[in-house]
Amino acid sequence: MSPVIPLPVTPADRAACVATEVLRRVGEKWSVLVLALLSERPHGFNELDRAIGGLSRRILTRTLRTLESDGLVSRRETPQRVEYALTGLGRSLLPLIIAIGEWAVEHASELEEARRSAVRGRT
Amino acid sequence: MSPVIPLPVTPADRAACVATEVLRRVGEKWSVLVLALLSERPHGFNELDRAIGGLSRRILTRTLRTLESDGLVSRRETPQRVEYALTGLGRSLLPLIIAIGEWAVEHASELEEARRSAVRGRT
DNA sequence: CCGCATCCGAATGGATACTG
DNA sequence: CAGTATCCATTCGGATGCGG
Repeated sequence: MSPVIPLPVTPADRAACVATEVLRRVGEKWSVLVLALLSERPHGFNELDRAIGGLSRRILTRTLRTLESDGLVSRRETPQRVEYALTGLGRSLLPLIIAIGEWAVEHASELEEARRSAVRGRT
Repeated sequence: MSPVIPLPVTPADRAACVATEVLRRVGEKWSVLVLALLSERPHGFNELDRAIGGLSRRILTRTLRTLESDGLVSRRETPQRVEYALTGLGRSLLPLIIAIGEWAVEHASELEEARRSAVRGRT
């Protein structure tokens, strides 16, 4: 729900700003991991909790609520559990995120080198 | 520089976590816009400042420093100005970000509708 | 099993003023 | 021109404990 960027400079820049909105949301710490898990199959709440491990239930709740309100994840309440699943929208976004993950893996060495020279300090 | 996520669950999930690292960085509020501007042509500092407008120079500086230390942007100091430009790495990432922007534009109505039903409150 | 309430520390985003 | 320094507000990530 960030106010986001106020500047439609050129068409390309406008697209960039829109991208930022999405990036900032799925960039929340656990969003992508949850999306990845749900892309395999629907999960219950505690099931996700266990699969991830190392985050408090509060955070998981918030993450799921956010994803749900963005329409990327659906929440279905059944008598014995609550089932979370990817929506069609979420499923359509995932490949783009995976692509970024693959890009990162592919360029891992360059990224790391850049970071190292940065740490050495710019002269 | 976030500590990021500690869990390589499955290969796909690992890719997801790596993606998160990238998303969190380019998800910083002005990163994508700066990248978009630099993709057109190199810019000087104040040139970027004017092109964007509405952000303090401090923020612009931080944004550029971060992008530089990630190897996405280069910084070249000349007698009369400092020139920022996209690196090859940055240029290779940009299309993936643009793709996300296009996805967002394409699904804008669905996104908005999801948000509206979320605001109405879940029953 | 699936949350919500409270409280906290850290990171982000930003305004303003000053500097080589 | 290209920043730095200081200071402040907000948001994010999280620990812990209670509740239907």
